[in-house]
Amino acid sequence: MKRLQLEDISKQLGYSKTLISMVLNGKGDQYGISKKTQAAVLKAVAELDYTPNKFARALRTGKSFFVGLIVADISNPFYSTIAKNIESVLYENGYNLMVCSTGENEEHEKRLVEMMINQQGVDGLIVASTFKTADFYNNTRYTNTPFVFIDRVLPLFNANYVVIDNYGGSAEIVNHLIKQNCKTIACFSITPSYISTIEDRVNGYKDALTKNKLKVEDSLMKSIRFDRIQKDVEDSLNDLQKNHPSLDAIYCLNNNITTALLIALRKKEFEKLASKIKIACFDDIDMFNIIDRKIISVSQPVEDIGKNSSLLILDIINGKQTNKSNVVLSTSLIER
Amino acid sequence: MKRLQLEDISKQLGYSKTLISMVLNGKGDQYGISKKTQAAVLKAVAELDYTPNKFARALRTGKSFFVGLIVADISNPFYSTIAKNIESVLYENGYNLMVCSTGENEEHEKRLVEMMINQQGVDGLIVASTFKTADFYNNTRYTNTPFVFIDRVLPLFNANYVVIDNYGGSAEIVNHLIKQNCKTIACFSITPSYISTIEDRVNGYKDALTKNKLKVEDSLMKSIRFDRIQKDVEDSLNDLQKNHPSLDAIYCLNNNITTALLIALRKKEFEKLASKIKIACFDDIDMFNIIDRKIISVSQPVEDIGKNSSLLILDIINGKQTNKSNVVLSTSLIER
DNA sequence: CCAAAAATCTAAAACCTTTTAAATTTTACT
DNA sequence: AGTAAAATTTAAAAGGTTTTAGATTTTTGG
Repeated sequence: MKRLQLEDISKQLGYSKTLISMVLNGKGDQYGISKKTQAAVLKAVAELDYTPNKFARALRTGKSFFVGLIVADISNPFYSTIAKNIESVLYENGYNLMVCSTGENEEHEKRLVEMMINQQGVDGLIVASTFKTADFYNNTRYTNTPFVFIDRVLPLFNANYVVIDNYGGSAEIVNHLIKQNCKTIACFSITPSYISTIEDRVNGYKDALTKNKLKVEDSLMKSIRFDRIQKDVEDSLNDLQKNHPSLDAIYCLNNNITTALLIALRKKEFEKLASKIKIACFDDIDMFNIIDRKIISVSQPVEDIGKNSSLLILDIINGKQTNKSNVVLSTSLIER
Repeated sequence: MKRLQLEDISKQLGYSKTLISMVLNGKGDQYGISKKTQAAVLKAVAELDYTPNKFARALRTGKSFFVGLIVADISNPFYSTIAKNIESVLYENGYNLMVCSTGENEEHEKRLVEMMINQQGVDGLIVASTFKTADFYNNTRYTNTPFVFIDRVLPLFNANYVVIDNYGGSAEIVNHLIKQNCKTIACFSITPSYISTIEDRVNGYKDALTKNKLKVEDSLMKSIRFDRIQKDVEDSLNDLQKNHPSLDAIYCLNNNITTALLIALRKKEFEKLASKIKIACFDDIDMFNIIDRKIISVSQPVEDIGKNSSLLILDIINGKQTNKSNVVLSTSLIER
């Protein structure tokens, strides 16, 4: 069955393609098409179930009604929840979402950005960048493509951001631990740690200690390699057990580390340690409601990242937002 | 900066647009373009960093190089893992993925299918359908759009499927429970239960009992409403505690129910019950490795659903697969 | 060196919209 | 009724590729 096109409607109705196109694009009044004609056109189009060819339209207008989303890993619940919320906002506004994962690989991110803009012609791009610096985005020739960066901030790069208050949330949870009488609080961070979210959380931890007159000790700060999480966590525990008998809390900067920590603490060798420490985690996951151990956590407004960033990119695409916008969303502490 | 187009390359090189287009599409040999010329064209194009306008190409060829994926909820790890794997296969093959969620809403699914085909011009569609029957897909006018259905089977509908052996996996885990000397095994199912995956799991449960000469008792089969999981699980537990003192295992048909069950079992009122039953779950999630209780589970080859379905849809799109294909992936039992 | 065959290459049409510039019809006024 | 102005409507161009049908150039063989 051949697809209906403007010409078919035109013949059927006796109006020109031009007129029909105008009415369909809501420009009937603007071009002075009489109300009666407009109604007739809309009725016929609805009856015949005609929809304009997307490619012809995009070719002519240069607009694809697609927004790209680039994240490290779309199977990560954090990002897939963001994706879901972005998608639903876009859909309500007649746009569609195209998602790609970089696998935390800079080269891959580059290729994806170029591919999306060049070959797919997205109208805008939402990115949780893996880059350490903004060089690529500074030098890109796609300066007229709307960009919104989420989750991670690129240092010294003036752009549109929708991020979480990692520093504040981190400081808050550490403060809470201190109020609960914790004095020796270890911090399990992740390597590579140049990603802004991690940096900010580390700083929140340090500053909270300092403000509460506790010393920041390097030997309490453990860096866990992202591809050796379990091993590094256990090594760190061994070290802490030996050198910090007064240890009373471990603060993990993400949920993967926390998971590994929980697994490790079930081993016999850490039995004693396990019973005397509190565990805190930046990021709240469902599992914390099920396990026996009480985990203190910081919950991130994940949905809001999606909603805010998609609304922002639409505004930019439609020229409603011209200067750079910085949205910082607050976290909330979950005591258990 | 204006985008380069075929004409610019043509002028620059002194070859016609036709020739350049042919070479770029790998049809140089087919049309008898000399090797030397082909090399020159490719070199120039690479240097000038030209990429064809996607919309013009799509308009002319009718191919968008987009595949649509429709699932109930993209923020569900099960689906987002599938999405990730689909995406990476597609990307390797020059295609892109467009994802949408239906929220388990049939009307929404209809609209999304029509939108993707009609307005977005996807070349193929992968769907985990929410529909109870295949009526919509039987009557759709998009019969020439390649479709692959994943995860859920529509009854009596001859189509391309990539699904999991829900029946077999379910029977296997129940068999295992029986071998472990369980005699009174409750089954927590989910409502609405017309979704094929659930039906199949229920049947696997029943048949395993029967084959092992155990009676299938309705009072042991509890239906949990998907929007009241926690309450229904607890009500069911109360009922079982009262009427089935010999209860020694509970088999949950998905991980949400298991999670609710674990939460419930922490309550005082179920303390005794908790200590004497084994728990089994269809679907293996990370959490099971962390909690103290040993959960027996069936692990689904989630990645393979994504890989298989995307390879299949590419084959169909490219005419390499003409008759309907049914892929049934095996599960594996995880004893703990 | 010439005609025919083979090897290369290209002009123009087609894909289907949207938009510009202009044509046609209607209304208003003398 | 006749003209100017206003209200509607439309023809044609533009957007950038791929493909068809045909043109041009080169090679081959006598």
